[in-house]
Amino acid sequence: MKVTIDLIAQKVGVSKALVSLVINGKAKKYGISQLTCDRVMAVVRELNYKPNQMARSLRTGVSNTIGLIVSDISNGFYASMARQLEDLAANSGYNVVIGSTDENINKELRLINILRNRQVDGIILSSSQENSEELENMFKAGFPLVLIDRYFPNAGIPAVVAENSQGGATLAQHLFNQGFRNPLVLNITPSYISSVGERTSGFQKVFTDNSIVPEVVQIPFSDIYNVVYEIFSKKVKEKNLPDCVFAVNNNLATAFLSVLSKFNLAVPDDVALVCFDDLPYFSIIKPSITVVTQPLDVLCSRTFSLLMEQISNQEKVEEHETIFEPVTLITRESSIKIK
Amino acid sequence: MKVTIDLIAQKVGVSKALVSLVINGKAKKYGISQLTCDRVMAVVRELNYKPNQMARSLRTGVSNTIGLIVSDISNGFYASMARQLEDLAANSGYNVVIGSTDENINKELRLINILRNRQVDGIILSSSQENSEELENMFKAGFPLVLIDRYFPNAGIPAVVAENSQGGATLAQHLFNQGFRNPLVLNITPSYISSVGERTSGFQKVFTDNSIVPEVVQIPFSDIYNVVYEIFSKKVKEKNLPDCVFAVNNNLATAFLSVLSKFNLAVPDDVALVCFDDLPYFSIIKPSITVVTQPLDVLCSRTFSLLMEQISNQEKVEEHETIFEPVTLITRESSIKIK
DNA sequence: CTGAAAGCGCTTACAG
DNA sequence: CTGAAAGCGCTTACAG
Repeated sequence: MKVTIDLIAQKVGVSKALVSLVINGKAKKYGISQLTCDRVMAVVRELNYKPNQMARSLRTGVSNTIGLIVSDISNGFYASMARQLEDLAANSGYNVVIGSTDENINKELRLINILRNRQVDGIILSSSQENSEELENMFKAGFPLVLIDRYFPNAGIPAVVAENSQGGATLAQHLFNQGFRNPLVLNITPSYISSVGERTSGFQKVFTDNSIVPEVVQIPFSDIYNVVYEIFSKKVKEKNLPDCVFAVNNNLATAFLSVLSKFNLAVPDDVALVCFDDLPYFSIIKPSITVVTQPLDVLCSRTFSLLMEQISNQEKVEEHETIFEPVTLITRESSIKIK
Repeated sequence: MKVTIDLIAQKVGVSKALVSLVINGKAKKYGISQLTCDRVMAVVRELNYKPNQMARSLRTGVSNTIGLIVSDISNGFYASMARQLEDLAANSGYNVVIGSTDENINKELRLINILRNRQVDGIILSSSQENSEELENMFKAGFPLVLIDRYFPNAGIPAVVAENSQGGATLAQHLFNQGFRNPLVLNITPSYISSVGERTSGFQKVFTDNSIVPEVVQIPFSDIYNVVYEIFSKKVKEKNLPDCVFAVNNNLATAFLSVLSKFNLAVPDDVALVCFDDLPYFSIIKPSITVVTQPLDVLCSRTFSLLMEQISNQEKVEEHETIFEPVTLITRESSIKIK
């Protein structure tokens, strides 16, 4: 019933080694006659033979599969990332298996282990680790690994990230220029994550350089809406509203807008808003939302190239510097000061 | 360097069969002494041994991996689906590898082939096929397969979908009750896809039963915004606007809102809007958007159960009826008629 | 209680 | 030009 290379060989009346050679396009190299090739391929087609990749992988030590581990694949940003990486991978004959960590360090470590046991050829990781030790060991031991979106300074692990700090600073400068003086930063927990951490610190620096210390609140990854609600509930009661808000990611901005409408507060009149990363609806709604965007396509293609490099050059594992990709400010209505 | 079962066996001084038994928790069953177990496990931990899943799979014929194939994993609906299925799979010890088809029939067939060659234990598929023949053959040949979101009537392939027709009808009835009489349906191409097809026909029926024939326009999957723009550009010029629009999915609704704002038209005053599937921002914006939602968690858990059933009962492949899950109307501001 | 052997389906030197 | 053999790292009857 099952059609294997043995069956093909038997039907054609040759050895399975020969069949393997023909199937893998090595006929020329081994000087196999065209006639033999044709006879083999005829039967291959007739029986619709497809080599068992598992067996092939076991033998060759290459699975043509890569792993993608992010905090949450249902998050639009990571979903788009997954799609782009999937396409890049497909073009190179790779499949991608995904995993979500929910920013949980142990879940991440477990996922890495599982994927390695499954013999993925490499991993693209948006890490939630605080400490990069385990990852460094992995990388130094020669396992192909590229970090995306989040990196570890001086860890020597190849990483491709946006200029998050610059992005935060750009947004801060924009708000400052507009005349806002009482900013609130909605940051995400855990705060050691490089991307959001740098967005926040880049933002803070611009204001502190102007003698203003922005308030920063930490919002747990898992309960964004409720915590933002609590915060504003308190601020409304105390009549202590900021004049502008920096949401370090999409989810935070969406939650903020939702909370604000609950309190019948308007953007930007009551509180202005800027956000990191664009979303389709940000340009549709009134007011449209000012954002800084990162070039996801560039991030993904750079990342994938770095991974492929490692996979094909198993021998020389080099230290890598982190690659920073520039971001872009898109000024919209949500951050324009009413005169 | 590489730590295999052979190395463990050697270090402990037993056979690799014994190590395998211990590792797979069959020590009791084979009456292996506790002492031996402890000695084995000690070395396993010491060397951080992880069984090579590829080898295990080749031997057992089970990969503990499932495939998920959808039109586009970056689409929020499918991204959420992927996440829920990932979690369900993880709980049962499965990994999921993803693939996007872009509604391309050949891409879908190719992906199925690739995943099967990789020995996935089963596939969850949101199909773009017009004809179910290939899929039926696969399923009847005993390959575990469950359709999600889209099904083929009378194909006998297990499928879990929303009550799309009912959803379209609910939305139509709501609009009719509000007094709208000139509806436009924004449908997606290819139109043979069951989900959007049934949403449209369910919608149409309610109006035609009331002697109104809704206009239906087909929007190609790949170029939603531009085509919607063209359509409304023409309608505005001809002063031939509908009084309400039914967007059969999220992307269409977002594109519609975007186009409308370009023409300075307001919802619902100029044109009302209802949409299939909710999005976080739909409840935030002014006006908020009326939708019908499907219970994605139920869809996913039902689907996953059906797949597991097939995987564990390889022998008896039964015909299956399609499971329809009820939908819910959420009335918001975008469909309320101004008196 | 434990070990030797076969075999999952491939690929790759090696020999002729 | 082609075949026999070894082996990738496991698991599972089978034998003792």
